[in-house]
Amino acid sequence: MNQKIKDLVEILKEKNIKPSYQRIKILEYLVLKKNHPTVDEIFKDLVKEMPTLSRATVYNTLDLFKRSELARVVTIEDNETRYDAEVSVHGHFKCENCGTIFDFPVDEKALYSDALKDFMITEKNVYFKGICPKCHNTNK
Amino acid sequence: MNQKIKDLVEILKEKNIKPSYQRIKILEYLVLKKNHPTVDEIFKDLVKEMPTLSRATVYNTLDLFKRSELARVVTIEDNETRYDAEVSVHGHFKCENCGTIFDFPVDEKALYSDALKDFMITEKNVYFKGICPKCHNTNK
DNA sequence: GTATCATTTTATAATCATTATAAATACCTA
DNA sequence: TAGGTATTTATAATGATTATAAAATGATAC
Repeated sequence: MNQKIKDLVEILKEKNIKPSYQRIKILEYLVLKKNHPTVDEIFKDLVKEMPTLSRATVYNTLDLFKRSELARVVTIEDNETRYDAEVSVHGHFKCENCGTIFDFPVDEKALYSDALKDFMITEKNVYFKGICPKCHNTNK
Repeated sequence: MNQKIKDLVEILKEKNIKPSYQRIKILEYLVLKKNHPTVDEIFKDLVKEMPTLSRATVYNTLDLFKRSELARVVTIEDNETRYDAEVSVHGHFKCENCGTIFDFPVDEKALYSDALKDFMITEKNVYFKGICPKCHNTNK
C-alpha cells in the first residue's frame, strides 16, 4: 500500500506534476479501477473519502493527466467523457445493454493506410459497440 | 436537380420515413456535403433557406436517420456530435489545427480480434487525430 | 370539400456535462 | 514566519442536447 502510493508519486514526479493528495488519489483511482470511468464516476467515488473534493479539481486533474500522457480520453458516447490510465493503442468495446467497456487488442500495423502517409498522427482510437456475451445470453 | 430530389425521396421511403420537406433537405445536406457536419453547422446552413427551421427538428431528424441507418454518428470530440451519410466502415482523421475531417479506408478484417469472438458487434469506429499535410507544411 | 385524427415541426424551457472565475487553502522558499 | 506561487474549492456561466406542449401539416373518412 505504501509502496503503491510511493509509485504513484514517482509517476507524477516523472511528469513534473506536483503530487498533491487529490492528484495521487485520482491517479490511483484510474490505475486501480480499469473500467474507464466517467468524470462523474470518479468524482462520486472519491468524494466519499474526500468530502471537500470539487468536480473542478477532477476535471482539471484529468486534463492535466491527458496533457502529460498519463491518461487518455475514451470518447465513445458524445455525452460522457471517460478516462483510461492505459495509454497504449488498444480498442474499446461498449456493450449497449449493460454499458460495460471491454478492452481488446488492436494490431496497429493493420490500421495503417496509404491515404494517411503525409499525415502526422498523434492519436489512434478504435471503438466498437454491440452486445457483450453475458447480455447476449441473458436476453436470449 | 429534380431527379436528385426524387432520389432522396426514394431513399426516405425505402426506410419508411415520410419525406417531409425538412427531412429531404437535411438528407440532401448530408449527402451533398461530405464534410461530417456538426448539428449546429447543419442547422445554421439550412436555416438560411428555411427560416422557420428549428434546432429540435434537426436533432430529431438526425436521430431518426441514425436509427434507420441512413446516417451514422461521428464521435471524435466529446463536445460536438457529427453526422455522416456514408454508413460503411471507414476511418476518420481530424486535423487538430484546422479541424478538417478526412476519410480513410479501413481494412475491416484487420480489425478482427479473437477477444471479441463471442461479442455481437453492431458498430465499428476508427478515428485518428493529428496534423494534416496542409497544416503541417504551413506551420513548418 | 370538410371534419377528424395522427404525424411532424416549432418554440421554449429544462437538463446536464463542462468550463470559467474568483476566493480560499496549501505549499515552497527566503 | 512572511510572502509569493500553485492548487483546490465553490459557484456561476456556457453550450449542446433533450423534453414539452402548442401549432402546423398531412392523410383519411365521410
